[in-house]
Amino acid sequence: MRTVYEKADVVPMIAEIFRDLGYEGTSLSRITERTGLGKGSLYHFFPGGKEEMAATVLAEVDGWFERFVFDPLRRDDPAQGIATMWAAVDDYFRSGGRVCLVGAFALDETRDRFATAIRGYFARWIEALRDALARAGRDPDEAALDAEEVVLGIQGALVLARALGDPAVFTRTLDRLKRRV
Amino acid sequence: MRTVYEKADVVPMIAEIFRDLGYEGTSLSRITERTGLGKGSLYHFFPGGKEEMAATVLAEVDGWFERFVFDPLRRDDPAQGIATMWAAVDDYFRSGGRVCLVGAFALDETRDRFATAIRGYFARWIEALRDALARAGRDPDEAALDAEEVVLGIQGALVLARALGDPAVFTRTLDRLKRRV
DNA sequence: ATTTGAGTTTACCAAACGGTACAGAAAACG
DNA sequence: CGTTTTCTGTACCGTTTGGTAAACTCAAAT
Repeated sequence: MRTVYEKADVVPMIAEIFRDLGYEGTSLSRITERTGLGKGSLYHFFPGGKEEMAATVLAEVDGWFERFVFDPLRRDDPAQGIATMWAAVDDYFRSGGRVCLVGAFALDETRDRFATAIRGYFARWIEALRDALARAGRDPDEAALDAEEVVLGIQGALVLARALGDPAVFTRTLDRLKRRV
Repeated sequence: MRTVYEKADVVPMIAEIFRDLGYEGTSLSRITERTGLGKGSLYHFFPGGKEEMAATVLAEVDGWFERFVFDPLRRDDPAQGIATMWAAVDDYFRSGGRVCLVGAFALDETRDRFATAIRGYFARWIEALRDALARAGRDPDEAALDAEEVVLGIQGALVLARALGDPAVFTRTLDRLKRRV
């Protein structure tokens, strides 16, 4: 039997594996068994191997947030952009049942490999939110601190929710941050 | 040449490696080269191999926090216990230059292996802080939420500080949390 | 009908993985 | 002193790692 895939279908599958297992924990054999693609296909799509797979996945996550979070924050009117962000974030992280790939990569030495992508993701998020808050009338200095607090709070909530095995920590934190800004 | 170590000396070294590289990223050869201990010595101290090394390290971290953070929170008068916590946390995480081993383990599949240790660490921290806040006169429900916010804020700050390569995020967050409780 | 080329399968490779076995060196202890 | 216990160095084991090579399949374009 022969099944044919397209790259667009396979990237989200690989993303989920990296999210679950981390960069080092993700082996080609794990990818093979969970996607059904043999090494040949994998290396056809990603000639650069594992590192290119991770970079592609990172770029896709970044693209998703750029489209559904950062851009609305920049383009829409502040209140609506921020409302869009809350919904998108809650949806993306499955209300605390899913972890942040970028955050996970940031913690171990994987960070060095993808430093600029990781830094860019968080920097653009904070910046977009900070500007939206400022446009909504918040004092600029306060807006910067609040934006940082929100992004960091989301990451912390994901860590804690996962550690305690209790996704409610995430939704509770999202509500609290929502009320605060 | 022959150099002799004691287990007590070697655990912190291994802890630092796990912190840097994560569980999967830490290989025996890396441990060997960074500690100077051969496999023979390693398996003499930790017959259970890599998993026992990680478990031991996790227990040591837990013990440190139990001693210098959780216990003061429980025994000292609330205000002083909390003050001790801020100092210990800032010190332990090198003002944002170091990452939380337990938090890092919580994110990937390593969590499953050490689930109870990881959950216990965070649960006891939150509980001790919550009770201290309650004893200080804070409304019990508020105290519970604040305790959660503090622990999660610290974890998020570590993630963000590392992601941005900017430890100041951590100290700034610590100050903000300090002011809030 | 033939060519083409993206996508797949299978078999391989050297290196590194976690782990084991064991002989010997150094302390500890009688 | 001699013996026992603790610790270390080295060689080895089977398995898995990331990666390569090349033969193959099959739909679409010519």
